[in-house]
Amino acid sequence: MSINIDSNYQASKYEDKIYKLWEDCGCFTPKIEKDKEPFVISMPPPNATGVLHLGHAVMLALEDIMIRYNRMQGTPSLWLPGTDHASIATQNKVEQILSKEGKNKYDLGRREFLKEVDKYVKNSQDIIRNQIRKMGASCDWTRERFTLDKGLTNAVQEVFIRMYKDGLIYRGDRIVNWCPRCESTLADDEVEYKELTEKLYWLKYGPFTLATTRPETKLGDTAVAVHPDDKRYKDMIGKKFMIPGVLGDFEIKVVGDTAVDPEFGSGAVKVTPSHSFTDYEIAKRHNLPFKSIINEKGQMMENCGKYAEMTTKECRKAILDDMDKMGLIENIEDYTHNLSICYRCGHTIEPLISAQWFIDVNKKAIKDGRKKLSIKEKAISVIREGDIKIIPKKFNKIYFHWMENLHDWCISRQIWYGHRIPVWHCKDCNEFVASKTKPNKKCKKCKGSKWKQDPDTLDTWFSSGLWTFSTLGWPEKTEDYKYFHPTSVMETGYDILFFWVARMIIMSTYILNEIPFKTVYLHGLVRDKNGQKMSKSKPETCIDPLEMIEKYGTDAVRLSLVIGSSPGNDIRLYEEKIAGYRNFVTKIWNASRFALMNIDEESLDKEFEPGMVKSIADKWILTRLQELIKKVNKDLKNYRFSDAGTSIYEFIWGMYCDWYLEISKGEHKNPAVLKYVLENVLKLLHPFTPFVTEKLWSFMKKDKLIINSTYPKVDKNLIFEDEANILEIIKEVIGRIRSIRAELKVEPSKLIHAIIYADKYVDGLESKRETIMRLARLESLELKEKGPKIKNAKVELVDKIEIYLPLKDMIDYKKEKNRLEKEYKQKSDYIQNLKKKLNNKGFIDNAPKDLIESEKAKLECENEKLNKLKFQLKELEKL
RNA sequence: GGGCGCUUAGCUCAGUUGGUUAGAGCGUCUGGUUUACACCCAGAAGGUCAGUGGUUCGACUCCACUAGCGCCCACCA
Repeated sequence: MSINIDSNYQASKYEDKIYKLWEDCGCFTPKIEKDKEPFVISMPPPNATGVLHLGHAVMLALEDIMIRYNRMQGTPSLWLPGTDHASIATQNKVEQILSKEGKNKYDLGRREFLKEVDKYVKNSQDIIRNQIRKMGASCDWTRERFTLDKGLTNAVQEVFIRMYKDGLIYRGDRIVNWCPRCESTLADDEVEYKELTEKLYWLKYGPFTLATTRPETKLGDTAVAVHPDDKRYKDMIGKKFMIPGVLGDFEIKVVGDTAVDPEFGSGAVKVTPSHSFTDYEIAKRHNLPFKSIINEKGQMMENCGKYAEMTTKECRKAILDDMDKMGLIENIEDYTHNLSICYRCGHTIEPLISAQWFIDVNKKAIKDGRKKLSIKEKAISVIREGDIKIIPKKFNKIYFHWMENLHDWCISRQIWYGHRIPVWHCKDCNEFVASKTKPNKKCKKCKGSKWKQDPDTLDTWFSSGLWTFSTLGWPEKTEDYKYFHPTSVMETGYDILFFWVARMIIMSTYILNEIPFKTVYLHGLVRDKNGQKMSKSKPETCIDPLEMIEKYGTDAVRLSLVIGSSPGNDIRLYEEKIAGYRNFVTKIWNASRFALMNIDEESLDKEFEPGMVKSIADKWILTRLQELIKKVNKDLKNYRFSDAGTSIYEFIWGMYCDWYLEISKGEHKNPAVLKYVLENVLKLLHPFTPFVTEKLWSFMKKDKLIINSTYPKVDKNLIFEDEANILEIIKEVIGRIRSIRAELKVEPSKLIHAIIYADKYVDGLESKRETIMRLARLESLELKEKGPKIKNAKVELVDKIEIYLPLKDMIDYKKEKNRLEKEYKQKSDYIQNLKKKLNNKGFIDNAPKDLIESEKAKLECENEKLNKLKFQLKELEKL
């Protein structure tokens, strides 16, 4: 057909238009077809804060591949997008913006502050939506959700109240991780650790000398702990001592506890039950008094005398001065340890005792046959029993370990932004009830009727734990929920396996008695070329996906993130890699351009049928295509996206372009096959590179979009093994001649003579005479079954085929002799190995039959080649 | 301290249940305006598969140990 297509595909020129076309046609929204099992992915909701980063890009690329593949198989496929309110992260972002204007959240008050957050979030969500579109994600926007939506909020309240009524949620005074900057609790796994070199202070402590990094906590000490078997202190266990301190003497008790390491420091530890997790546990075991001295702003409390209102840091300095004056400091040394910090703002964590809401992870609350399981036991069993499969498997162990060691989950946060805890406190007596709305009844205890809602909000992971079902309308029994849950695949980064994936499993199995998804696919972190984490603090290491999309096109960015990466392993990305896949996209573009130029209008409209297959080249490419279709389908079903992509890449570039299209340039054009292969290749590729394939599809004048077409299936009528093999031989022959030409430095423009004794392949080669002559650049070709050995010619062997190139003048005899001898040596070594193998009784007895046969065939073939080499060498000697 | 993983060509990585004369892309070298594509074409060089030992007829692949690198969990004051 006459065609007017640019010679370079300019992605940015088409992508937005194509996306709009898809979105407008409604194909992202699946139809509920009750006789078919749907394919469902809940998109991991990006935080409603910043911008799209490469982690999102990987997630979107992989999930879009799965969704498009399943959709093209006729499966109702739902990909539900949304955003997460990300309480602490978002609140911090807005606080930062306010602080630039010299304001803080208290200046605005809760209500006004939340209005600011909403404004910020709305804007941020718009940005994210557009970025998701830029990646080509074919998700169902009509079902988009936000964790703070009305429906999702209702789900959150419903779950809270049910868990509360089941006694799974309780309120208690417990030691918690407290971030004084965020002024909120954090869950155990929201604490990070940073290695830091500080000081270790050796203090005189009554009858003891002991080492501490936190001298300021001495004000909250109520005991000294030693190892129960430590001879040095054995006699002191159970006794009480008065300890001189900066605020006067105070009493401590000595306890024996195995948590103490006698090797560390002096073997004696001061115990501050209210501000250390270990000490809290020791105090619980020994019934020690608790004395809180640090408040929620990280300041010393009123009971700290002159130190009151100092921050812990200020207090440390002051108290050390005072201790020094009292002669209580014996020694100071450098000490490297891990400091706990907040994962959201990096501030030092202060453990302190506070009244918070917790989920009891050990209460036997789920019926499982006759037994009752705790939520963590249930969450372990669904993986162990294989109800949920994690890819790659290695994460099973990590998951089990984490789950087995899970402590009660602190779910209350002192953050303004989020789901308010649905609990109401009686203003008169502090009694409380769980309710979605303000209770209209009187307090059971004091008959008061004034209620105040709990000021705290819920951990953001509480709501995201419900994501797979809250987004489908639960607790209403909606059609969506009934049809689409459990979802099929949860695809996300391994870094949020605990934060999110584990929580979804807990929530879903408990609330619905149903798994949230059948398969978990975990991708790795995107790193730079040196394997470094890309961080905002080092902008030179950061690659901005949007900038790359602008420069190289979305399809290239997607390929660079998918090909060459495997589940659970980190992905190294660098610009050259993206450029490489851009080159591939251009290659596809040009291959299609060429094919289209050679397909007449009539052929374009005609349906393909096997009768249109003509030459052995046709049969070869069709055979390889069927193999490709088989492999790609298998790989995609097995989540081997990289393998599938690589196979398609190799087929298009290495087979279709380098050989089939090149052969087509001669006398062998077959528009029907050109079209058929192109069509199938575009379909195979579509999940990976949706934009360029859709654009090229449009040139083929189809009535349907490629996104709605059917994914290729193997057609057994189009497999022609014998002919395909002949073409492989022809490729080999051409390759050898080209190789000799290059080696002998025959000018590319010079045509040469060739004599080929092709044995049983003579007819096959004859049928491709024109191709061989053109691609090997021959001016004459003598093709026979057999013939006399030819002297003074360069000889090459392919299978049983002898190729003679009379290039006497160009042969460097010395070099040629070396080359032949080297090859002879190599060949005879190889033959020796084969013989050894075949003479080995163990091999003959144990190896599979077909392997033995193929090794025998190899030996025969190699022997024949060796003989021919011997002849060549002899001929050479004569000259 | 506990656990997990990685180590294959100069670089980035494939190599699915053990059977290939160990592959790709980038880079390098040689040569090219060949009816789409220089974001291209043709050809070439380059690896004792980290080391040692074991299992096996056969090990890049399985096991053990060693070395180097990385990650996760715990958190000892």
